[in-house]
Amino acid sequence: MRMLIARCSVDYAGRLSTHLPSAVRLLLVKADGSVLVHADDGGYKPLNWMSAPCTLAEEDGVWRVRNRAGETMTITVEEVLHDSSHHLGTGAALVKDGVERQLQALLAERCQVIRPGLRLVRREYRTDIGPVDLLCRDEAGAYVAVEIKRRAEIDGVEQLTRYLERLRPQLGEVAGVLVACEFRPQARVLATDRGIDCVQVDYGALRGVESDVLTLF
Amino acid sequence: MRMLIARCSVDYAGRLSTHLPSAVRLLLVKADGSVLVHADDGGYKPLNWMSAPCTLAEEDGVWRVRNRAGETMTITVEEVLHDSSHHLGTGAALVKDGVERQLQALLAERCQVIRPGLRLVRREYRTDIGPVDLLCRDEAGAYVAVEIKRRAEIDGVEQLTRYLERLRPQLGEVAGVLVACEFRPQARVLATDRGIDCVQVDYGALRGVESDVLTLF
DNA sequence: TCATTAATGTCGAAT
DNA sequence: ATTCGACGTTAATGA
Repeated sequence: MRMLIARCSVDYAGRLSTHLPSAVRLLLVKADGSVLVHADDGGYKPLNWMSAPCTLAEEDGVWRVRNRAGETMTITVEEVLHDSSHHLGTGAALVKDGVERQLQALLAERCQVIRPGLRLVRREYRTDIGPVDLLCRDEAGAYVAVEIKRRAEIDGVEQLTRYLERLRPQLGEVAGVLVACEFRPQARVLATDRGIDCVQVDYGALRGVESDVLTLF
Repeated sequence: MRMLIARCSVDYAGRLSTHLPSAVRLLLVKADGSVLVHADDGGYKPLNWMSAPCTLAEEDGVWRVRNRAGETMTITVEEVLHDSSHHLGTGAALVKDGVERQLQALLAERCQVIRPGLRLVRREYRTDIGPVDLLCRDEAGAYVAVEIKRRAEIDGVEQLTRYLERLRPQLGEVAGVLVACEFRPQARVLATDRGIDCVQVDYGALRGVESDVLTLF
């Protein structure tokens, strides 16, 4: 990891073109070759960057960074205020918990939470445009397609709508249920408009009721 | 801008929970208070971060970073290998060229590029669910709604479909055209399925033909 | 403040 | 290598 504090300007040419006027910035060169140009504010996104794999050629204070796609970032270094390198090594990876996948697994095991009497037919039920999260049947035997999101937005409604379009010719009448921890207003409106049921669930509670549900059902 | 190279572990609790095992990492504290934890590889995204506005409390080698939403990042610093601070000041902003907005401006002036004989009725034509990029009329006087994307994905097709649904009761028959520099296969398939025309354009060429088109038409 | 939409989105998994 | 969908998406913009 090389860290520079330097007065520099940056030009990027690739998917679009950008110009960053000269100012004092932080330049980071990571061990994998990636280069980041950071300002002293503005969140975690650099002003400019090039991700690995890429090549860096340094000549007369001009850094030319290029990737395989032919995108280039040119850094013109005018003044170096700090320059140091440190060996970091490779540490263990980040461990995450609580993503949509887990929500799907929890609901697959306990689809009664979505609607009483619901039974799972298949998780990740295939259609020609992608898998439906859960395909279930209700007490009367009618099919119910379930789309699961952490946050239900308009996209989720569209996605489920497309699945229903594909499933109905094959399976006959299929009801749609959108399940999420959080609903955007427009998503709820559009879903209701299309006869899709919205069910809000709580992730923490869902994990908590595990034992209860398994005892009850 | 404060830069630390330190052996540390990080725990984040917010929209999800993460744990980053102890290793040597780069810690950045920006002037606006945001904190970034970077590894020596892995693109521009930090392993963990907290964006401004947030507060940082440092005590006995434990950093507690918290934002308004109540999300927390706890950094346990075990060993400091480098610690320096630098004043960067505020430089001029990044200037971009080639984003969707500019594409829209170019196509508004030269909608013959989309389809010969097309005339612009209005840019950003309002509907109750948002503005259509371009509303045009063809040689026969029929309406054509144009949605512009740098990259056409399935979302763009859905977006244009919703606009057409709203426009048709008001304007009568309206054709749909999706214009983009790049098309994802699924977007093309879905668009075709719905009778929406796909037109690919080149941003560079579009700027280049400026004089030609203005002379010809 | 909330909701919507673009992004050099990035990232990972499946094909 | 491409395509697809999730993301602590982030970030900007308009109501």
